[in-house]
Amino acid sequence: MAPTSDRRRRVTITDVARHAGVSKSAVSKVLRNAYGVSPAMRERVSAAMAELDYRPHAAARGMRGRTYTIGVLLDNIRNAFFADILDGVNTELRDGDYQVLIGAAGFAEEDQTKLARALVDRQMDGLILIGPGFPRAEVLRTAATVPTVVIGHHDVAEEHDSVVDADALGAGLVVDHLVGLGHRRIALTSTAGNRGSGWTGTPERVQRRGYHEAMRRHGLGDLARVAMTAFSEEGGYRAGMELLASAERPTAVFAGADVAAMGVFRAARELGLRIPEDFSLVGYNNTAVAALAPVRLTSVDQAGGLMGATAARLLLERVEGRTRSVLMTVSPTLVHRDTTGPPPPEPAGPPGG
Amino acid sequence: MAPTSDRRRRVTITDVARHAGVSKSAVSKVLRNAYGVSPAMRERVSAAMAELDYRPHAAARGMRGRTYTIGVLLDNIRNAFFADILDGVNTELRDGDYQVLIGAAGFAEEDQTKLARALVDRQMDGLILIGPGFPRAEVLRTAATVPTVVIGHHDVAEEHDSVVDADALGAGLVVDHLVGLGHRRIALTSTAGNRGSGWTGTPERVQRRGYHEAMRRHGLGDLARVAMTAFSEEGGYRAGMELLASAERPTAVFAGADVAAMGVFRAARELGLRIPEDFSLVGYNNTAVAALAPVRLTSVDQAGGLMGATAARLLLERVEGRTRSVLMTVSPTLVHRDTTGPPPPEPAGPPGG
DNA sequence: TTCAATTCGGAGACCGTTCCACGTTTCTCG
DNA sequence: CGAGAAACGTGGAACGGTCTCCGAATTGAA
Repeated sequence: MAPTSDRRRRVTITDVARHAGVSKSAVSKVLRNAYGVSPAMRERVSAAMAELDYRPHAAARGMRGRTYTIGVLLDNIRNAFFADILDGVNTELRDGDYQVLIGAAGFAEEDQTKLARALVDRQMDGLILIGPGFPRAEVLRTAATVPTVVIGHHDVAEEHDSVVDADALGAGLVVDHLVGLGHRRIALTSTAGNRGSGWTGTPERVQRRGYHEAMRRHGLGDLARVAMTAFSEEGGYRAGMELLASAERPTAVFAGADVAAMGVFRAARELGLRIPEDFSLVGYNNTAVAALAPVRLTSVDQAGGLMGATAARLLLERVEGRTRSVLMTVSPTLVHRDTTGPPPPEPAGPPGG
Repeated sequence: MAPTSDRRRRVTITDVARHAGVSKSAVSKVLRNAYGVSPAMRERVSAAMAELDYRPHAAARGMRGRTYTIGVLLDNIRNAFFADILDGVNTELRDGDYQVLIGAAGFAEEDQTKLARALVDRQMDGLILIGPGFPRAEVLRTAATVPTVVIGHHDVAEEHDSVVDADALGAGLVVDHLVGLGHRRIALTSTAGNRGSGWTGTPERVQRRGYHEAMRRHGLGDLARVAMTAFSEEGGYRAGMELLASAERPTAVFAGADVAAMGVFRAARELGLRIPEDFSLVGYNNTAVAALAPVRLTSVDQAGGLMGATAARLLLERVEGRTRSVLMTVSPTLVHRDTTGPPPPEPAGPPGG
């Protein structure tokens, strides 16, 4: 009648050992397929494990060995780009014994720090940090404790591996595309990114740099214009209002993230502007929404799956003992859909020129 | 020089005990704020913990007590509705000591089973299963081992608590809304849902039941029509093509999930049909995409956040010892946006009538 | 045949916590 | 004032694995 008395006791390694008539050391060896087990022994033990439906207790294993668990830290699962990354991670790890557990910390620095520590405390064998927004120093400290791969930030360090998108190049692709269509007043939506401290190579910053370089390259350096708001629907809306309602309205808006582009859509709707007739719109990340029929957003694909798979592979190598750090860069490509076209004709040519 | 020699040893409870000059039992008591500690002792120990920057090792705790970790199992994080649920779970659990870890298993029955077991093996204190797609028997077995809350399925059991949306009612809201606009030929997009075995109350099934009831209630039982495809963009597309290209084209399509509605959008586009001029479209779940400016999909809101928060609360109660099972039902509401309107005029009135 | 090398299996310490049992103080109250 | 109860602190046995020896048995070489 006691509340938990009916919770059956787990089958332990000792049960298996007894059932097979061997020592638990032997069972442990079979489990980890370690050296020093005869085929016959392996056979007996395996049979016993199957018969008792034995599953090793991860926490107990973790006390001396591995937990066979990889932790992924991200801010918000709503970001569809992360889903692509996770798919990559999962495919890479599916066949191994490793399990992937995700922690969604939100954007607050303290919450992310707390989660990172929680993952370490739970004995993760390795950590994948996607665009971490907590102080770099804390990340380095973590990475010194647990094998770690950082996705997104361009800052490299001995302590961890890095997987990044060539964001400067990606921004260049967008500007090239728009200039090719005849645009000159091309504005960018970016974010100050309250990304903890110590990060100098956040994706958004590198993207911004790439944008400015590309504009200069085309001789449009003076027309460059950036609206800084959050990478969110609301942020995109505010940026859109700011840019599109201004006197010198840009003919093209490059939203630094697809979500932000959605907000620009709303701003355009409110201002009675059509896309791409009145202005062109480009996103970034080629999120699933971008491809949806009612959206059809031109965007930049970052091969999230590849990034995730790479991160997973690098992480396993680290777990296995590699110590020198590695930087992997993947190349973005532009996906042309329906939100970009030639700029509208100048309403009334300004005198001169 | 050894690869891992520089990974600093963790501060353990013994270190804290030594540093504070007390026994580790005492430290443990302070940690769990258990009974039998004097304020002075609490003070000393807390100071020592702070000084050494001590963090308890969750895996070790799990061996005898709790791990303070809640596991959430879901199929795919791409489903934005899950994000709402998770937000609810997180807000509810944020202030406690509990951490939420998410496992994304994919749709395959074996993968989900494997993940569920992995979560149990990792000593989760409690489990939240969101629309589990593995056999009910396995879920019940799991629930007998670990406190569990199932979200979505209407099948109740002594072993676990349940949080569901009143899906039949939700479907009724949609039909009422459409009939109110003048529609009669209202089709439903649903899914066979290869949801493991043993589940008789999957959300989609209950929704279907509600749809049929509502149609009958309005005297439209004979006009009811259901296209069975997957709840995905592609599935929605196929259902859309099937329904919209048929002779007796429905004037309204009720997509059983917002994702599917996106596919219907694509089908409509391909067939040259305008929404809502040529036919009305309603989704379900009121996912974030539904609200996006380029979409503006009429949908049914399920209060995912509330569901998540409720699930978390129920789970904690179970962890604390409650044994009788509980069913919580939340009520859906219709969110009217731009994809529904009056039906188009009959092209050429059929003779008679 | 002898002795070293190799292979196999087992004993038992250890990982970092919880928690039970028990001893010592300090209250409470007749 | 004394006895019983409550409060407080400690030692040490778990928990379920891993992993480092160690010894016995087998094999190979001389």
